[in-house]
Amino acid sequence: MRELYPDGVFPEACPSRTLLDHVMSKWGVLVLLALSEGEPLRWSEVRRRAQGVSEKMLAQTLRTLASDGLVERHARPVVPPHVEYFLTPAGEQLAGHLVPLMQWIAGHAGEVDTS
Amino acid sequence: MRELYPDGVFPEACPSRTLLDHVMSKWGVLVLLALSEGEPLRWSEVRRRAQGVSEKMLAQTLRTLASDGLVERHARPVVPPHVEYFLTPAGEQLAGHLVPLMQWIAGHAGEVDTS
DNA sequence: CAGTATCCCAACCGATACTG
DNA sequence: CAGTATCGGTTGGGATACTG
Repeated sequence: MRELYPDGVFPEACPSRTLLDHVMSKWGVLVLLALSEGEPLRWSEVRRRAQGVSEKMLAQTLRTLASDGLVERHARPVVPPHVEYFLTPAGEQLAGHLVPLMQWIAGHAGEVDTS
Repeated sequence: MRELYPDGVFPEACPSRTLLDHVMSKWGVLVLLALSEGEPLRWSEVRRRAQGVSEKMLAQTLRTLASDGLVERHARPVVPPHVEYFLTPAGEQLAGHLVPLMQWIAGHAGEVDTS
């Protein structure tokens, strides 16, 4: 992993920093995780799974992840509207790394020693 | 990975959410990554590697990660002060998951289609 | 060297109301 | 249903100055 540190880590103002911030953001991880099972989810279903997210932040997060090429939006022009979100191939690759990490965190929370 | 979604993801106000936020925070990931090579690093060295971090945020991040049991601080009582930080076994486990993720992100930044 | 203390601004973000 | 618009407060976080 030395390759990651030429002289620092993720140099400032580098595109990787931006992507890192999007993916690692409070709601970004939860949305990616929610979609990590492969099945497309509707807006309301994503919202239900990312417990606590506001409409505003959900919209913003989905737009950001979509423009990063990780999530895709598909709207069926019916009324009432039916919109689905799912991971792109890139998003699935990312989720492949993200899910084990989240599982570790879920498993180790509460075991912290607050010394 | 179904186990992660009993009815939602990382239920609100759950300890796992807190740990998640600490680990995934802007500077948390960079500090963990900086320490992921195993060798203890001095304050100034951590700061150099997590390019762009302010003294305030570095102190806060290190304290948080330490109280989460992921990072340990060791101060040698000499003058001038010599302090080292390194990952705990738990921190190393976590880094084992984090590093591949960061490598993927570093590798895929810039390939985004900003449609 | 390795921090702490203080000030202060900006952005994040939640709440609410409204719309196609 | 699936959003957008607007407002306002809380807090993240930078700059600077100071200390053991």
